[in-house]
Amino acid sequence: MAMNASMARLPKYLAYLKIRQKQGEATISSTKIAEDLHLNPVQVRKDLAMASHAGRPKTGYPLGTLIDDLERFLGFSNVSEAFLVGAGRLGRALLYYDQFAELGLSILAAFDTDPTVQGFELAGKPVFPLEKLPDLARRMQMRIGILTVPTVAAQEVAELMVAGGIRAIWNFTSAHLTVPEGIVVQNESMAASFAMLSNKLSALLRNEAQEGGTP
Amino acid sequence: MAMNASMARLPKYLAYLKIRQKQGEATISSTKIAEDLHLNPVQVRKDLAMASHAGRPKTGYPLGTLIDDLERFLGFSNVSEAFLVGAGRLGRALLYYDQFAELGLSILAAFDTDPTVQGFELAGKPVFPLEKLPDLARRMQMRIGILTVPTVAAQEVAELMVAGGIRAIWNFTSAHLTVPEGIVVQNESMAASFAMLSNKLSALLRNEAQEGGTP
DNA sequence: TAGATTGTTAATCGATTAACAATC
DNA sequence: TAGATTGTTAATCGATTAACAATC
Repeated sequence: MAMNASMARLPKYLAYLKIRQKQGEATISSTKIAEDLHLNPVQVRKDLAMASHAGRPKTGYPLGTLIDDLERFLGFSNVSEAFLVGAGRLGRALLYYDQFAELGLSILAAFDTDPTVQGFELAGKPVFPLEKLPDLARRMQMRIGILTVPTVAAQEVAELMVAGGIRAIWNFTSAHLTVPEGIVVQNESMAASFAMLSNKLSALLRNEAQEGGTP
Repeated sequence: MAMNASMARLPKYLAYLKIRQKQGEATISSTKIAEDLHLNPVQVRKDLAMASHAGRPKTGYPLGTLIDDLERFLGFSNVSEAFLVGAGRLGRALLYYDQFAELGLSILAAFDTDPTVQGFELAGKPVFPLEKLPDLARRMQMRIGILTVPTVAAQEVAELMVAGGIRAIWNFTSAHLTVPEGIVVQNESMAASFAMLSNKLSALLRNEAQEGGTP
């Protein structure tokens, strides 16, 4: 229950709690967290209860224990390894993105069809020809694939990933992927996100125009 | 009702419909769309009804009209202009991202504190010193700001955006932003997205291990 | 003990799905 | 007319919030 929505909020709590800890706090209450993160305190307690039972009435949550519990629950301790396919601008931005380490994600190698990057390193990670993907993925038992190729190539590359035994595809393209049962696809859709942003913005501006018109 | 969730799906329909049109189709049914996009046909009809009333019993939707209606509804026709702050790797990837044009988003300029990029152009767009942001945003009546700075600078820059009259912040950092009433924040949280991906993946692997154990 | 805070059970809210009448 | 398909009304499902008992 509330599983997926809660799951998405946990990293936000974790980042926030680490800041509080750095500021020298030893405990924190759900009320305080809710206030700072603009959430409902009951929701905070329910979310945290998924990962930790360290909360104590009257005192709140001990910060150290809570952080440990969250990290363990999110699987940050046992690093997940991934291959990235598509070493274009976005792919490179992700290869160099140093906050992935904090999330427990480690990109081991990149793949691309462009011969001018093959054999070189980006952010200290080797770039291989795309053909090598299925074989290498299988031999290294890779489970996560990050997809940053042009939209037209997305489906084809996704199939190579699946052929290599990859089970979870983090899709940064705007392509709609068709994959077999038992494969997880996580879409990072800029189009969807921007549609929501412009929708919220135009609702806001429309409201204001209206209110301005009726004094 | 179903407003936000539907809104996020519309760009996906639009991309799909354009492909069907290119393939020479003239009409399409909600059943077919649902099948190809792995959705419920009733949901497809309800989503499309937000933007268009071109559907006809027996024949389905005329592709041309439906695409036009969706584009108009999503506001793709009247381009939204934006400023981008933080011309690092991610910022540059977005500056060069050519699919934004299709979404109706046009980034007019970038801002950065690094003097070595100031005065130059990236993807044909000028890079200004950060100090110029509030004044330029106000004079150009900019409404959308794209935030791709390091996490520690995020709050500070968000405040500059607000000071410049920007009303919608597309936040690509992992910072939790505190903004006044009447400002829209759209978070593009990698951490949240990755947490959901690894959660789904480990549920999947756990399930399989279990099923494998009980033959 | 009194007060603050957690965690749970029940109520509400919003989104998805099922059933079906309308219509081309 | 018969059949396919839309769009709407009602039912279900899942997530959020309110009320409150448990407890430090």
